[in-house]
Amino acid sequence: MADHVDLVLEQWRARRPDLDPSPMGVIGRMSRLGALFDAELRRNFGKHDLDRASFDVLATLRRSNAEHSLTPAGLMHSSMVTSGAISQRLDRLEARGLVTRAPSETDRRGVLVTLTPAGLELIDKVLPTHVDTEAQLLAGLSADEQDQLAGLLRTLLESLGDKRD
Amino acid sequence: MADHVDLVLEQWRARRPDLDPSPMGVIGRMSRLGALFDAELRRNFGKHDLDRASFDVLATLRRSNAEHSLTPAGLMHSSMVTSGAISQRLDRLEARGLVTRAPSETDRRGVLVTLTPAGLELIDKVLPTHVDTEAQLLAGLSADEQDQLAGLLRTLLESLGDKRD
DNA sequence: ATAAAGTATCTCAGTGCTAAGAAACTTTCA
DNA sequence: TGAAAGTTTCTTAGCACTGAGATACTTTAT
Repeated sequence: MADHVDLVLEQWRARRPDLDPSPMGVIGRMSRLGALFDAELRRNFGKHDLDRASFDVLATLRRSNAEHSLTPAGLMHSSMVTSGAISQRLDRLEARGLVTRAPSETDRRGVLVTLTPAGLELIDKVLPTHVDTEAQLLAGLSADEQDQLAGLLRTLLESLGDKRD
Repeated sequence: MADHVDLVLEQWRARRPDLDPSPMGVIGRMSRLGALFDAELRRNFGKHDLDRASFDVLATLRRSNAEHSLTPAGLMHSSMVTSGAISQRLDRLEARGLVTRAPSETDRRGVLVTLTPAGLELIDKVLPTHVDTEAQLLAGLSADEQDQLAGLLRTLLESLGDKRD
């Protein structure tokens, strides 16, 4: 049993036997899986006239609270992209009538982004197909293995300072 | 013990109790780790006047064979980007004198990309710092846990059809 | 031998991101 | 209170990628 990364590791051991390439066994595989996941998830988004960025915003609003609203800063933290990227994502979503921007009532610098009925309808339609696609992508692992994997990834995230907020 | 994704999962269970969000526990964490890894690796590349794309090409050539040469198609398969991206990466690397492009001797459509001495020197200088950075990023897991993680990721890659070539 | 299909590489317009910085507002603290 | 520091959002230039398609060559099939 060997995947592409096993070949890469072998090559490194042959060319640079002085280096221990084993970290690549983890990070290289995660990067490769990330690309494969992304391609498959994008295929599903495309069916619904969405892209990863728009889905990300709509889904974050959908789960955030009963009003489906959040500030751009909140969206930014959740998405791990810059404030400029969020501004542009919101421009696109607003133009499509999927979210609204309203001035914050407590901070005059602030903005409150809210899902419109059309935005809510769209994300609620796409969500089940999205979770389903993800489940398919993980189907090569048993439920136990998936839990194990999630646990290791959580440990790693915590060690890197990933917090609940 | 809880990371950001645990919060996300809780939110989904509250807003959409009809969906089983557990696949997100794996895929969401991988995506988040990918972003964190990327940022840290980029920081290291930056110290050596490199970016991820250039490092990727130079490293692939470095490990491929004793001549440090490969076709654009070979680089493309290894990198999981389109042919257009490879062309542009090679343009940049060629302009910096780190690789050369020569016509293939067996196929007149083909091109052979080779590391120049300057390219070899640069990648050999950066490589140890790169592996070191990766090792640091994984330091939150024991050696055993890292092996376990690599194994689960390999199983997943194989289930998705990732091959040795 | 020739046509059709396939492969290798490149070009380029469009896209979404980052980084830097501007503008408006709020908080801190001397 | 007033100045400085911090926060929130937006703007924009520059960058690397994708997707579509062009070009040139090779392989396959008739």
